[in-house]
Amino acid sequence: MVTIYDIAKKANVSAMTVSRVINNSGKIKETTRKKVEQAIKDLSYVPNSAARSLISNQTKTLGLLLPDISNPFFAKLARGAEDKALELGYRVLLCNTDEDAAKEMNYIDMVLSARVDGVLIAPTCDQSLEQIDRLSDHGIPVVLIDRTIEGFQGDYVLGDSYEGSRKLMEHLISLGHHNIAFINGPSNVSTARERLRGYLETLKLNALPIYEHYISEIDFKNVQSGATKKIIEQLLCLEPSKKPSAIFAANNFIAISTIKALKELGLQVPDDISVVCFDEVEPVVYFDPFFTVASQPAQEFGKIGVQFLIERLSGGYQEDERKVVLSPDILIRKSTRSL
Amino acid sequence: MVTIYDIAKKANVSAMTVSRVINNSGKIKETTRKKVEQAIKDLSYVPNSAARSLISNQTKTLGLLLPDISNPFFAKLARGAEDKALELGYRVLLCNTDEDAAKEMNYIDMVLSARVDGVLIAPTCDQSLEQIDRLSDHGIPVVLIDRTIEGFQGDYVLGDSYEGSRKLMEHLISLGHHNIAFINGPSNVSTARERLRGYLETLKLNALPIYEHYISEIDFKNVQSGATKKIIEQLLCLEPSKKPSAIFAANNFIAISTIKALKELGLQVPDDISVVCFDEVEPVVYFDPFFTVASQPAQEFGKIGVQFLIERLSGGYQEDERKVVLSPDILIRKSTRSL
DNA sequence: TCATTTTATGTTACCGGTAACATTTTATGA
DNA sequence: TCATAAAATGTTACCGGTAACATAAAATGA
Repeated sequence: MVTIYDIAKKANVSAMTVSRVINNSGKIKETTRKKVEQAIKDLSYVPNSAARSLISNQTKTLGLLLPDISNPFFAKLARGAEDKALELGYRVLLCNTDEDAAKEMNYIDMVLSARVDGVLIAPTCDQSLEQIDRLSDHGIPVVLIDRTIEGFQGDYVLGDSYEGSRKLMEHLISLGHHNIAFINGPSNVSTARERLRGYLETLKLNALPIYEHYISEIDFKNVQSGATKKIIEQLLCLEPSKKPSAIFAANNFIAISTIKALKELGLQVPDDISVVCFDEVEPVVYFDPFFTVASQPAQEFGKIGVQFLIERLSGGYQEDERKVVLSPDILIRKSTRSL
Repeated sequence: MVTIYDIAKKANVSAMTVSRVINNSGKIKETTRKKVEQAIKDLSYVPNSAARSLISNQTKTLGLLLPDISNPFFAKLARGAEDKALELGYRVLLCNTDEDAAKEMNYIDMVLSARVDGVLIAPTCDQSLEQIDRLSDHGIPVVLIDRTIEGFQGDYVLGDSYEGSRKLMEHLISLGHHNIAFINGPSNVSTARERLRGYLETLKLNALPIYEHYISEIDFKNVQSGATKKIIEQLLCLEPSKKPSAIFAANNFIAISTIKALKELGLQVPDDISVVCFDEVEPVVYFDPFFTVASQPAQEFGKIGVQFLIERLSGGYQEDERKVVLSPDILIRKSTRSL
């Protein structure tokens, strides 16, 4: 591999002069600069980031930890993050945690070892705090995206799950639905708690009863293995007057598996049952907007997250924590109908 | 930041001994190992990859260059790649080229500077060869995914675009469609050429005429800006007997914009016109399989690609180039109908 | 018991850059 | 013309690890 010394030799100058040319620092005679630049071109030299990192103590690299890049919501988020990182001269290391705390822990080790300058993370659960603290202990700034954690100190960018939940519920109630089941994500994730809060509060505000058996929890892996069907079956077993006329799915993946299960059980959406959820179901939405959703600006999460992160790590922002909570858009489409 | 010297001092040994404990190399007395491990834990030391890279001349990092992570096809591919990389102890740097040769070039500089051990790339076009050669010149192995390039020397993993195209066309023809329009991607991408070849050949084999005005090209950016509509409008302007009864969209994004345009023009799929395409339209397919597609194993592309790449860079495989061409699955669903 | 292995640990130099300081060259002005 | 400032370039040491070699400590055996 070509080093700065090879260039120096070829251009008949010292390595330091080459370094100055590359970094445009110090005073360099025009003829020398030309010579050096020619040598760089001739030998197609590219500086070694590792060597630079060792001195500068920064890698110009960010860690991006999210559950699963093949979930369009997180893919959009990642895209926003990568775009902003590129714009600001940073690289992105991609990590899929699969909502798995153990995987997450290993990735934290990895990014620590990689000496990333900062970490953008959608934590798997509240227990992630311990791992995040390890990052902070090492002086690595962390920005949370999509989810927060109780006791976390620092910036975050999330959607307003409570508000979205409130509005989706109000929409269903306004359509005449009183028996609304709620299939939530794991309650050790902040979004799930907030969505539940919105669900319960809206029922209360509308003087509607809360049925415990309407509320269920399902995690990422069980959604993937099709366990949603069991939950739906149980809901459909209820006595006719208690049978839900609508289902509030806490996210797009749950919604998809819900629709699939309903279909397998011979039920049509929205004719037999209405369904709402969080997050767009991309890219269908572009040609056949079907789901009534609380749409979140995923790409913005990523962009703002990286912006905050880099402001922190470059010392450009030292003030209080910035907690950004973006409102979701409620998009009423074809998965809900009036009773 | 805690270094190996801090550990050495704390444990009252030399830095070398600490290094040996960490890497499990050489002979270490059990009591010494314990002491060192305790110190590592106490100071929560994590080795600095940059320093290691400098000596070992490897970064355990791969570059992943693809058009756009928010395209579910590439997201799946990325997921497969990242999974395999993790399994084999490698990290992944994510790069979105947006089918833009200039962006691609900058990323090549970036991965060169980052001294990645290898690069997995879905090149933007045939002209990418020059950039890829720069990587090879620096001794960095490259594996192509999804697309190949004329004159490229090395491994690749792609789908069989020709075969998929042949089968989609045969399907349409078997349904009685003779007037089939083809909206292709840019012809400087190998997949587009192969799909066109399949299109033309199938018509020929079935003794059907080839109409030049049935064939059009559209690039990524124009698809996003909605330019598909103009193409569709022109197709619908043709005299009744020449009006296409089916459209072959070269990829899922083109298919989506096609359906959208058709809808805006008041046409129903498949009642008024049939549509087929390459690649699944995720995640709709899980609950409402609509598109008749040539489905490609994107995740496998990523996995095999990384596997090949790491075999190359670790010197485990030195034989001839491996050209893997995976057959697509033809899945007949609801976007096509018999005439 | 003491030379000889074997085992355990330490020293030095280097990977490829750059900060800090040193030195040489050129320009400036009295 | 020559002291002096300014400009251009060079030297040295270090960032945090580890390979290669050196040495000390413990184990072995005749």
